[in-house]
Amino acid sequence: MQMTTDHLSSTFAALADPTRRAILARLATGEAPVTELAKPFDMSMPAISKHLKVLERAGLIARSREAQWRPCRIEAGRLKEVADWVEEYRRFWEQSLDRLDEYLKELKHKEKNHGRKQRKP
Amino acid sequence: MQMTTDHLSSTFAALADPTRRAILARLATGEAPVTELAKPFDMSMPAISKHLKVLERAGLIARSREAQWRPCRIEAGRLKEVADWVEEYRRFWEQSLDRLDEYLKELKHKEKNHGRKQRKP
DNA sequence: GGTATATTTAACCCAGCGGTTATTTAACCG
DNA sequence: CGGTTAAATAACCGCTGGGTTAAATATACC
Repeated sequence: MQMTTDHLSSTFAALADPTRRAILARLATGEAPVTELAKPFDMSMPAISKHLKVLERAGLIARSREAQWRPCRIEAGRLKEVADWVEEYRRFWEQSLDRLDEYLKELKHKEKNHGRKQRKP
Repeated sequence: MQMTTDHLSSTFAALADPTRRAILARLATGEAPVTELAKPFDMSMPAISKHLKVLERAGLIARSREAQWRPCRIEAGRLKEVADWVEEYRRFWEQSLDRLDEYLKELKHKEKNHGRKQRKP
């Protein structure tokens, strides 16, 4: 089976824009043509068109053709690559939460004794 | 509890660079000072320094001070935000895999009958 | 203080991004 | 055919990003 080629840079770059993430969020509710995707944004059509091209080149969406409309839909593969990538770091945030948990317990314990406020050194 | 402020744009932007992802990968094995982080790369120190600043401003790493060294470590919070974000789309790739599964079954079934190769239209 | 090491800052360069307006292409409708 | 709608392309603009080299800063060591 083929090693997932490294698309991560273009994927992350595509996801780094709030307009594009909003478009993806909209597409999560179903296919939509360009004009409909454009509606929520105070932005010219060419701008939207460019965003869609970025998403398409990143492999995050696919476009088909229906008469004069170009319905877009989410393409899942690259999103999974992101999920797989970030999964490698899961232990870090779980470990942090563990530490937070410990800290809270410790804090609670100390509170019983006295609530002295800490000062700057 | 506070809604996770939207750091996603800066986080994704920071992750869109392979050098920075490599630095994170290195830091996943433990803290390291700048010069050590720089070693694998054919790149000037200021370039690395800039990458670290991007990661820091994105909240992906934290830097402390030990004598003239500035050891860096991974900061997990933003990575979790990425994981949470992408999790919202999980159904898409799982659904795709379901469809792939169906397709493979169907293909296997057809193979039994005849293996005609498809031609360009 | 003087020097060596680690790291950051400054100043600069060029490519690419995100937006614009104006124009062009494609498809439907009558 | 002509007119309308949907979408993409072209050409342009200002800003940022990622790199460089050279200089500045911070800290240890003698």
